[in-house]
Amino acid sequence: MKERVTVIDIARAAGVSKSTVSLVLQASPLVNETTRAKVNAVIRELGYVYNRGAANLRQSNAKSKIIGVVVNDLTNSFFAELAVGIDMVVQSAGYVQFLANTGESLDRQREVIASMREHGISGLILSPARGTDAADLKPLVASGVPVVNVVRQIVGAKVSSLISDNHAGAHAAVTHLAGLGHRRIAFFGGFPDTAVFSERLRGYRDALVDAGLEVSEELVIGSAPSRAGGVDAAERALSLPVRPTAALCFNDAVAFGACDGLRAKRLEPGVDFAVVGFDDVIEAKAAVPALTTVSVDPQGMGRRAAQLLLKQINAGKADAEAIIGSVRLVIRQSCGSAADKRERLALI
Amino acid sequence: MKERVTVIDIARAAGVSKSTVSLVLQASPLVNETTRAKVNAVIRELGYVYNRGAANLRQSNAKSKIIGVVVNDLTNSFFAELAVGIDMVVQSAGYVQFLANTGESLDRQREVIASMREHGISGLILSPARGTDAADLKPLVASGVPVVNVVRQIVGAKVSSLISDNHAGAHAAVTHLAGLGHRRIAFFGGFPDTAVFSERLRGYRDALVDAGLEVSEELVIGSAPSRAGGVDAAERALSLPVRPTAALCFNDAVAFGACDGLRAKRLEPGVDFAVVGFDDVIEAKAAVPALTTVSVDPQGMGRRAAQLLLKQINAGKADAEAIIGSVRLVIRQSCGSAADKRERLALI
DNA sequence: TGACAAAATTGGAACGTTCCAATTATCTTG
DNA sequence: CAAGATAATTGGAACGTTCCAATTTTGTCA
Repeated sequence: MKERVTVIDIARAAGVSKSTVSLVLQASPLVNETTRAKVNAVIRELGYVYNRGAANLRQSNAKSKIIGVVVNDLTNSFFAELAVGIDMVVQSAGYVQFLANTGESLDRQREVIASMREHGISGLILSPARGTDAADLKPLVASGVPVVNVVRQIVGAKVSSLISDNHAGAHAAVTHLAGLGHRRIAFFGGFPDTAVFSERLRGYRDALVDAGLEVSEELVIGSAPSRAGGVDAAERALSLPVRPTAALCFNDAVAFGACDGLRAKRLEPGVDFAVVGFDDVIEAKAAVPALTTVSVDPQGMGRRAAQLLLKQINAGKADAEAIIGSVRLVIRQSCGSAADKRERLALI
Repeated sequence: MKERVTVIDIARAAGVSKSTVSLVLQASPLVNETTRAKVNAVIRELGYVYNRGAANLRQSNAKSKIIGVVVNDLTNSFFAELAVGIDMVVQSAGYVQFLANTGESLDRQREVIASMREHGISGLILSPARGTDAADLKPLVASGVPVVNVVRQIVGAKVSSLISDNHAGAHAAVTHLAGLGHRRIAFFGGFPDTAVFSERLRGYRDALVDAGLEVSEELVIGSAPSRAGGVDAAERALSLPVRPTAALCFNDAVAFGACDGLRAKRLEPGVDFAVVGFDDVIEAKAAVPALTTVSVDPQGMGRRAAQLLLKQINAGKADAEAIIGSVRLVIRQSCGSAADKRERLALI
């Protein structure tokens, strides 16, 4: 119903030409201070709203200042924090974030990416849904839009990626557990058809071998990568003929669930059973017992991904760059650390 | 670097006019089936990407098919789920979501809303940052953009709102606890300067009065509305001269933290101390003990908010509508329900 | 088959901005 | 103060689409 206020209206009211108004809008040094002040005053007075659509229709080269972010499960706080990290750097670079959730649906992912393309995003950060194929990104990269792939590897895609070092993280965690004297160490949770799962599992197995421990298939207990899945995995582990005494969990959600499951069977996590998570979500530190976990710092990862993307946007050229995010084991209470053990022994 | 493919290129290649191509794009019934097929084939062949910017420059009336969603803390899974709920209905209506996080910063909120305005959103769903004033929304609503305010009330703003019935929820929870025989019931967590806090607190107090219990200031233990805050509140509560035996928590995150804090002091939530949450986030059901909580169904709330917004967008007119979302107490294990009590007595 | 209706197609103007080349105003300086 | 240099401003074209009115094609029926 309201008439749109345009640069022309501003120009008329300020007694200048639309070109001058345009220059003021882009903070050009070409315009006289007095004029700039007057124009800005009128802009405020008339309640002018800049029309980015029209603007980047004209400047087909410099794109739209929108960054697309597509994640596969916003409900998982890992991704929420990732998004927050991205948002931080993207915002301060004057871009705006376009966040969509696919919920692991490939169809939804296709729709969402297509829609973002229509809106002329200047770059995309994607945490792909399970089963995403390199071909799904083909048209996007072909049209020269920089893409940064995070969290899950997409084989064969010619885009930059930022994947955390899942193998090293799992290896470090299991080595630590072995060092604490555990002999039967389980792996809890995760869907077997993702690259993340197989890399963490590979790290787990390699560490067992390196520590001279037996690798047993029955100790690999898959489940949904959620809290409920963790409860389930713990229950199944405890009903095994020979129980494990420790577990590396696919992620922190599974680890929390595992703690719940242990308690349901009257076992205290960190005392009767060692639990190690993966991700280091924000609650890991505050939980009781505080969760020992492989820290991938989701916010930091988001920030790095965003920086990588911005670098590519500014460079103009998009040579794919594969970064392996380093990872570190944060030792807290849930694994019954050496220090804790000594303490408990002293109490006897 | 890549040349953009436009309707004109399509028209030329298909041997029709650009107008016809445009009609095909909008699935108009005016165009002959044969022509439509040919044009569609060429579109696919040339890898054409629709330029929404140009499109809604022309059709200044029918807006841009973007819905803006602004939340104050994406890290809180309540809001992540809210966003997922919104996304569901928004997507299926052919809109695309534009999600931004303010992290409780008013400046960030202003920036984000301004940016969305420039991009020509056709509607906004806002969970306002603390301290948001009605004036902050003034220009937006003045320009005729429908706004739905969720979760937190903004006094004086002439926009539709969808707020859950915090008073009734808190009242029901406390009444339930009183019915289980608790006499000293605490209130854990939350910042005192939000409307949500004061409404839940009011519900808590009214229920105490209705149950003939004493209202004591020392039992209201504020803290950050996070898991860490819950740990903190529980610790403080347990160091009181006369301990409470139950607590209504500001939200589920606080409730989980409270459980952690209780365990740290060797008290078992649901057995030695009753804990009730608020929100019913997805993990509440899976936790051990399963959390008794006031369900506000964040996804459902998101869906309702989105429907309300779409209704307003379609109607064209924006008469503000205030909806109070109903709420129900979901009784699980963390409050040591009557059923559980009987069971435990039978075991003796 | 001629005449009229219905269906399908079309060229040009318009949306709000930026860019370019051109113009006008202002400043310097011998 | 003339004249060249610099600073500031400007009109018009262009971006890719949709809408409108007009035109062409096809179909119908006496």
